Amino acid sequence: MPQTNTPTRILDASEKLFSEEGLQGVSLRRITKEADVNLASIHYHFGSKENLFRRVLERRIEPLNAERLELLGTVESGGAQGVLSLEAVLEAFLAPAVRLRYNRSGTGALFSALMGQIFQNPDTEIRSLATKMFREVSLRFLSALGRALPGRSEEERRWGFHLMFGTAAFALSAPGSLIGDGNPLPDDPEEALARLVSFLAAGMRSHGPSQGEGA
Amino acid sequence: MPQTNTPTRILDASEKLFSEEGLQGVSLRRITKEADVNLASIHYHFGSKENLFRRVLERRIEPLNAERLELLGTVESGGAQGVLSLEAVLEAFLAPAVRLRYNRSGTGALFSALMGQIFQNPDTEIRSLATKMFREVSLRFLSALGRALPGRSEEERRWGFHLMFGTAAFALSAPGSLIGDGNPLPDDPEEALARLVSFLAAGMRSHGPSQGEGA
DNA sequence: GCTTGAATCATACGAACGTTTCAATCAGTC
DNA sequence: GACTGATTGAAACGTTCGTATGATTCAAGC
Repeated sequence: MPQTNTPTRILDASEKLFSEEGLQGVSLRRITKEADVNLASIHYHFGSKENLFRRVLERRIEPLNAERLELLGTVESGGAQGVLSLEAVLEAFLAPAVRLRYNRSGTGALFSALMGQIFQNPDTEIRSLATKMFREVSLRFLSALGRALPGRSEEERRWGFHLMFGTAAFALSAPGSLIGDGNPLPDDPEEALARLVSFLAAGMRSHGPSQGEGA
Repeated sequence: MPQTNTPTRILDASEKLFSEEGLQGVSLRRITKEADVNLASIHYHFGSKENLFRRVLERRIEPLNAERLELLGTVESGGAQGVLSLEAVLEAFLAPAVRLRYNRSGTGALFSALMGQIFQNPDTEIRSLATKMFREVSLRFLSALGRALPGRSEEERRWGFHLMFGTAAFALSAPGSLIGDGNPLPDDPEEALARLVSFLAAGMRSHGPSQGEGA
């Protein structure tokens, strides 16, 4: 008797293999082998490979979104007279992802690597599958950024949010760095979070072309 | 009669399709169709799919590396008493990539998207293929960063370089953003460059956990 | 104008793919 | 303990993959 039921075993194996071997690089047969289930059971429980993939994402993203909104809510409710701390807003967005990335079971690292792949995937369908799941939360944080960085144009805030998301996705994803081996992520999640927040807050405060000491 | 020779047509079609449809998602048959060449000519000219991919990368990366080193050379030779401008070092690294990204032919945008995919690819072979091509230049810039950000530990400089590379790779790659459609990259390459330099310089100057106004 | 080597062609190979089918098994109910 | 619906099993479907093969075409040298 297996320790968990078939759909869960399929989801676990899929998350692991999609993450480790790429979205297009994994066959259903490989998944069934890893999960120790029959080939037909994937179609029985999930209907298709695409739908299986969607469920793999939803399982992690929905709790992530809920946690982000909850943290943002406390930040917003504590904000004096409409002004929010940029660091607090960034931390509300990043902390759940960072802590997931470092979770004990290792599933967070797998999922983070998967996210990195998804947002660089050329397939519009795959990207929009994921972006849809993040849309509502993204819009809420974008508007919170308006209260944390008053005076910026909508376009500047979008660019800042875009860079923030991309930088975090890159930093938290598994692949190694250009120099040496492995990802230079700190061992401690709270230090990683603090570094990311400080890096990104400084970047977002920098005022584009017209600032800096020039080259 | 085709306007270019067979190997070049294969390289052009491969760059386009690898970029638009993913590294694993493109078949040699699809490439031969796009390039209007015979299936066997790929193995005749390139030996294997993997070697074809390597040549696609080399064709763009080698000029990119040369340009970066040349720019860094002028920055270093102008540096007074061993101290370098952080913005100047960052610009030497980023400018060639940004200008390539915006090149008239559109090949730069394809290549940038390809780079984004590669560094999030779970296949260690594929990543190391690319990182090897960047290794020498990365080490040179890492040491230049030491002269632009004196007092930082080796580990902090690596982390900064890592984030810089990832942020730029994400910003310059093609895929759309989480909000709205399309990449919020500015239309003007020089503005994109200035924004990236200012964002990243500010981020790299921020001093990790111990700084910032806290959350 | 025949020879030669590079280049291109149509075709075939075995393997692996996502999906489908239908029989076998299982748990729960009367 | 037969019935029933949910689940699992083994096998096969047609398609596509990277690669290999051997004939054919072509330009250049003599």
